[in-house]
Amino acid sequence: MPAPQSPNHNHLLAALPTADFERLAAHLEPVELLLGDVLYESGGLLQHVYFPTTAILSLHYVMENGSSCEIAGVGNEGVLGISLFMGGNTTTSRAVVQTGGQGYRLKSQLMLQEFNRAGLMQQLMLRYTQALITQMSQTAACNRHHSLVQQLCRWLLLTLDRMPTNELIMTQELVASMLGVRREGVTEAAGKLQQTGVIRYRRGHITVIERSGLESQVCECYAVVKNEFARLLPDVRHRRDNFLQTQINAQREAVVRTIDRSGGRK
Amino acid sequence: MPAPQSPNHNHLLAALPTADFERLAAHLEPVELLLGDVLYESGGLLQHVYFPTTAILSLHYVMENGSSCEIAGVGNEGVLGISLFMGGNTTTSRAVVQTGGQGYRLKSQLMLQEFNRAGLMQQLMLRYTQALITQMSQTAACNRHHSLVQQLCRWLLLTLDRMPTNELIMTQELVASMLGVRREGVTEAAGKLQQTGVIRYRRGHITVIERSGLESQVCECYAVVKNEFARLLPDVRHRRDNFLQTQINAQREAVVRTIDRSGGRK
DNA sequence: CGGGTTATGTTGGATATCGCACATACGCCT
DNA sequence: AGGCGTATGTGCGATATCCAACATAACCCG
Repeated sequence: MPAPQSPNHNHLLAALPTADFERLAAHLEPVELLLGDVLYESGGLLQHVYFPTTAILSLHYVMENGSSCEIAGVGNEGVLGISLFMGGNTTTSRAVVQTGGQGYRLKSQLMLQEFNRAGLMQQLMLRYTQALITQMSQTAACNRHHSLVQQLCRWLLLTLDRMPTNELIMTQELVASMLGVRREGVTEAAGKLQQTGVIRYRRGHITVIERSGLESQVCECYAVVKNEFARLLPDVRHRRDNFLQTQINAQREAVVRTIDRSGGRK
Repeated sequence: MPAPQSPNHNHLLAALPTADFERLAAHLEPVELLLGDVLYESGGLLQHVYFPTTAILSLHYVMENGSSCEIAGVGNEGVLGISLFMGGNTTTSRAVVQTGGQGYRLKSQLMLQEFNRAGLMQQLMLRYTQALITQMSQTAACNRHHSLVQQLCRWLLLTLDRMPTNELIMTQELVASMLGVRREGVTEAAGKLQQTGVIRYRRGHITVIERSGLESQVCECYAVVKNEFARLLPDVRHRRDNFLQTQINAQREAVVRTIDRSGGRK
C-alpha cells in the first residue's frame, strides 16, 4: 500500500484555517479505497464522511429494474456524505469507489460537531453542496438532451480533472453503468473516439491522448459544472498552497523567533 | 385579485416556531405570481426568496440550443432560492411560475440573517435542500430510464400534490418544455391517458379524473421523492396545524386569562 | 357571430438507442 | 506456455423519440 497522501491533497481540508484543521487532524483516518467498494448503500446510515485525496467516488442511483446511473462524482475537490449535515443522515443513492486510491474519513459525529460550529467548515460544506447540486441538475439535463458521445466526453473530462494521470482503470461495462446506457453503446462511442485518435484503450484501461479532442466534442455541460465549481470554491486550491506555506512558515517562524525577536516586519 | 392566503399555507413558514415566525412576519411580502413570470434568470442575483402558498414554481435549465427541462418543482411545501444561503447567491437555473397563484417573498438579506441564526429556520432550509437534491437526482435517473408516459404521470402527480384542485392550467407545449421532450410526444402520451379515462383535457387545461390510473402507471420515482419529503419534513404539515392551533389558543388564552387566572390545568 | 390566433392532431421518414445473441481476443493465473 | 474468464466487437430487428410539415379545431376578441 502506498504511503498516504497528505490530507491537504483534498481541497476542502486544505482550505480549512489552521486552527480548524488541527482540531480535526487527529481524527482524520486515512483509508485505502478499492475500486468497487461500496461506501454507502441506499438508505443506510452514514457512519463517516469521506475526503478523497487520490480516489474518485461516484454517487449512483440504482433503479428497481436494476439499471443505474451516476448522479455525481466526488474527487479530491469534494467530500462524500453531505446528507449528514443536511439533515437526513441517509441518502437515497449508493456511493461506490470509481477509481481506487486514498482518502481520509471522519466519524459522522465529529463532522456534525464541526459543521455546527458555523465556521468556515460549514461555509465550505454549503458551498460545495451548491456546486454538487449544479452537477446533478446538469446531469439531468444532459441525460435528456445530449448524445452518448457528448456525455462520454463530459464524463471523461470530469474524471480526468480528478486524476493525476491520463489513464483510467475502467472497463466499458463500468462506464456504461455510470452513464446509464448499454455497454455496446459505450463500445461504439469509445470506438469513434479511438478512431479519431482522441483516446486509446485496451482491456480495462482508457488513456486520454488528446484532451483537446474531448473538449471540442463535449457538450456545454462540462464547462458549466467546471465554472460553477470555480465560482463557488475559487480559492480553495490556492488556500491549500497557502496552508502548506503556513506550515512551513510556522516552522521557520519558530526558528526565527529564537534568533530574532525584534519584530522586523517581514 | 383574490385575498392573499395565510403565510401558514406554506409548510415551511408554518413550521417555524412562533417566535421566529413573528420576527419575519412583518417582512413577508405577499406577491401574486402569474403563469410564465420569470423569478430568477440563470446567473442573476437573488433579490428575494419565495415561499409559494397557492402558486407552483419550476426550476428550469435552458440549454444553449434552446431546449430545456425542469430540474425540480417548488410548491407550498418548499421555498425558492436555496442557493442564497448555500453560498453562491446565484443559480445556474431559471425559475418560472408554472401555475399562477400567490406566495410570499422575503428580502435576501433578511433571509440570510435568519438563516445565520442557526435556529430551526436553518435546519428546515437544509432539510428542504436535501429533499430537493433527492428530487433532482431522481429526475436525472428518470430522464435516463423511464418512458415518456411514466414521466408524464410522475410530473402530473407531483404537480397535483401541490394543487388544491385537479385541474391544471397548462398547455401540452408547456408540459413538453418541462419534461424536455417534443410537444408531439406529450400529445401522444396525454392521448393515451385520455383514452383510458385517466385524464381529460381541452385547450390549455388538463383535468385528472382518476388519480389511481396515474399511480398505477407511474415509475418508482414519484414514490421515492414523496417518501423522501415525508421522511425529511415529516411533521411540517402537522406543525402548521399546531401553529394555527397555537394562534387560536393564544387568543383563547388571552380571553381565558382575564376570566380565569386560577390555573385549572386543563 | 365571424376571423384569426394558437393549441392540438396526424403523418411519414430519419435517427439513436435498446436488447439479444454470438464471435473474438486479451491477459491474468497456475 | 497454455487455458480460461471476461472485456470487447459486431450484427441484427425492435422500439422510442425526433424532426418537419401540415391539417384541424378550439377559444379569444372585437
